[in-house]
Amino acid sequence: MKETEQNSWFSKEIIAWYKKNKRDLPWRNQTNPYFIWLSEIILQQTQVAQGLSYYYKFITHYPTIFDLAKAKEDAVLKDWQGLGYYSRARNLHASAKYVVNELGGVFPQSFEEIKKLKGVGDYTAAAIASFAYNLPHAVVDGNVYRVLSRVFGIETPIDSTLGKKVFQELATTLLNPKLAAQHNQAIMEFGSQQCKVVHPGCQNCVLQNKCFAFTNNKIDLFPTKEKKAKITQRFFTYIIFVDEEKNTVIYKRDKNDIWQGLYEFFLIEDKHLPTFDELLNNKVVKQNFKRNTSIIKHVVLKKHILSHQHLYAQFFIVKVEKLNSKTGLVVKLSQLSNYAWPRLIDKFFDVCSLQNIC
DNA sequence: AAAACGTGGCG
DNA sequence: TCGCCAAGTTT
Repeated sequence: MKETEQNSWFSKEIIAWYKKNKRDLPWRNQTNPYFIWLSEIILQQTQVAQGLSYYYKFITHYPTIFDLAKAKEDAVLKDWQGLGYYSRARNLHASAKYVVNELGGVFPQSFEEIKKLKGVGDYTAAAIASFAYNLPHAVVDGNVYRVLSRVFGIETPIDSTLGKKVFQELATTLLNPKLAAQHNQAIMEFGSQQCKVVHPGCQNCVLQNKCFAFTNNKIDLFPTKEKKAKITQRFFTYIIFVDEEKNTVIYKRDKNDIWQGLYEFFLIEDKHLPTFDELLNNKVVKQNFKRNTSIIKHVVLKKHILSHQHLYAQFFIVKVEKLNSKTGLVVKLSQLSNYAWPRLIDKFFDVCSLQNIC
């Protein structure tokens, strides 16, 4: 009984706050599961401001799940270019095909069935189930971790197995099952707009008196984490071979590595960035051009930062009589913009217009 | 089950 | 410049 009372004050407060303060976002105020799914995938580890234009692009290019299922994976990746975590795009596309081909185009309607979609985990399944069908599944995302850890003073690390369990259980207890959609939207919006990571609005917060972190002056101590990412350094030397016809060779990344599914140029990875002379002694390079090959241009990019890697990259543009295209794809320089590139290479395009210099 | 997967913004 | 973080999932 006591627990029920506690649940209801929490849910009531945040829903009331939500009604007054919610942002008008395009995936809200509608219950099309396809649109909701799309928005949730885009917003994984991604802020609204960064994902918004991609959402508009996708609902325009792929107005229905059938359109997405019909598309080529390369086209989907091209549309995803720049947003990062590209497995999201590949899984989104694969799942669209699965829904259309295996489920007759009917979007799954239970938490368990929704979670069978690739790229949909506990959070996303709960979000879709509640937003589209008002099913009573509590969402736990970064916002929820922050709000709950602060309000209830929970020190369990949010990146631990125990933490995930503890917060999921608390979130489920707090959920008002009859207002699942509104409650879930409310707690996340409250986390992102009021109970912010830095400079939270504690002064005018409706939960001020009941918030453990605020009343104990420990706002900055919640939530807690135990792990920190390990960073590896990598050195990429790209060689852009260009023939007389202004063709070059590109390669699709398919290994179990970063940027899977995106394209790149001929890559030499080493423990450092070699000079061009050092490069000429490289066995792989020797097969591809002669000693008298001249550099058209050499570009060194500044450090490119990924979540677990620091990339140092340089590009050599060289003219060759004949392209070695055994494992790659020969394309016109003018067609490069049709392919999906990692941000790193897109930055190279920003500083170097290949068409103009070759 | 720990580690990897992108990118951009902010202090 | 650097570290942290963002509507997480996968292996």
